[in-house]
Amino acid sequence: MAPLPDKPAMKDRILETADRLFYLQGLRAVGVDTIAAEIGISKRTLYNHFPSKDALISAYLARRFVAPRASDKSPVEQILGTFDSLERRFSAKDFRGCPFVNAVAELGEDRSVRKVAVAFKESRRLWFRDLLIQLGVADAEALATQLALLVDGSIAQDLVRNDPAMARAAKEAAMVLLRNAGVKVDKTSVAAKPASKKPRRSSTA
Amino acid sequence: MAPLPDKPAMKDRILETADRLFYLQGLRAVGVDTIAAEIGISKRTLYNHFPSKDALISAYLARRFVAPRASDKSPVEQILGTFDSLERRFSAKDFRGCPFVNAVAELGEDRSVRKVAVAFKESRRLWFRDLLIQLGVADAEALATQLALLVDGSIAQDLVRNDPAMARAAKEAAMVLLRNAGVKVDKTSVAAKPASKKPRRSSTA
DNA sequence: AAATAGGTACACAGACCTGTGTAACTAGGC
DNA sequence: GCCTAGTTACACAGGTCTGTGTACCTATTT
Repeated sequence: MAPLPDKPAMKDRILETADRLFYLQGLRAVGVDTIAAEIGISKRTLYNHFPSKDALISAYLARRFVAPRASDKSPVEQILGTFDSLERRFSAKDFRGCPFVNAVAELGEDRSVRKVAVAFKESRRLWFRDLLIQLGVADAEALATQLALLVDGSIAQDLVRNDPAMARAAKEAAMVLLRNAGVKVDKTSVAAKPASKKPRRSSTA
Repeated sequence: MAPLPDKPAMKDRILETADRLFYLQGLRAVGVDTIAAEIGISKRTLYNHFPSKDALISAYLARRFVAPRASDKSPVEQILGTFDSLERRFSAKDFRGCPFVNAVAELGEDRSVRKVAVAFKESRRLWFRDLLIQLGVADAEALATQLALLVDGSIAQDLVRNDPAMARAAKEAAMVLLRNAGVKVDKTSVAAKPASKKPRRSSTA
């Protein structure tokens, strides 16, 4: 038996496992027994760290709430890079859509869940907006909303279709919207990967 | 057997009620007891019409699968009208996102659910594509995909934010994409409602 | 009137769920 | 050694869920 993990590690292990199962299978589909069994601990231990399943769900969503980080890349690269990141995530086997949208879809009228989901969506929109302001876009508010639509649209489409090309489609739409707003989008900003040149099937466009 | 017109009403009543509850509260959140009680019938009667809850869920999704209907309006009006319809639906109190996306989010790995969800998304994309072909758009495939992204993006955003303006944002993005593809989008095609009472801000760009 | 179809009432099996209670065990710190 | 904190095993309460079994009722048809 490996040495018992450090004290604060247990709570993290619970949260990490709950995160994975909740995200992959859904909130209602995963019981606390399942989570405990997956880690190999007793259900009692889980309840010693989280007072209820609701608290665990809240912690799961809080954990998923990672605000977009600052970067030294150009605003255009950051905006378009978002879609490249999406494409990479879509290609991962364990991608299952947006955890916040999924939680709202599953729990519906729950106030606190909706609140954190709105906060998350708004944080990304504001991130877009600030980058657009840096670019001197006139109506940065409206364009930021539209870019957010493309992000969530590609996520929903990929959730259903399992087609990472949805991210590229969104990226190309974003480029059109940016150019239309007077932003110069040159080829170097567009390149998703510098050197990798896989034999790509002629996907749409 | 004489075709009794009111006899088959029971199955429809069950399906209608199940539809409403499943959509508003989620598939796992609604039990067959709840559905039967809502109609005022016994659970036994429900199971006499549907062999299992899964069958009821399948019937629910099949019922939600309404292919876009043909219209004599111009293609541009039909495309942009989609977003006007969305805005109306977003404003309704009982709008809770796309039932197919929600079902996939909730049930996850279920094959048959995914299949019907993909079919639904693809039917809308093809509807867009055919309209774009009528408009002489060169890469109708790609643009149809992008329009579908805007639709699903606005649905996801409205599900979280409860903001019907997401539909207008999507519509304006769609107009930019259409113009970029060489489609002439004049003001008459744009008007959402015949008698515009609201003072309209000059559209961005 | 009798038969048939469909609905009702209601209990129940079996599974799963959240959350608790309790006694015993194990490790490190004093 | 001894104490404390965390963990474990396990039972269990109380609820919900799907699905079935059974006997009864009611209306229409023949």
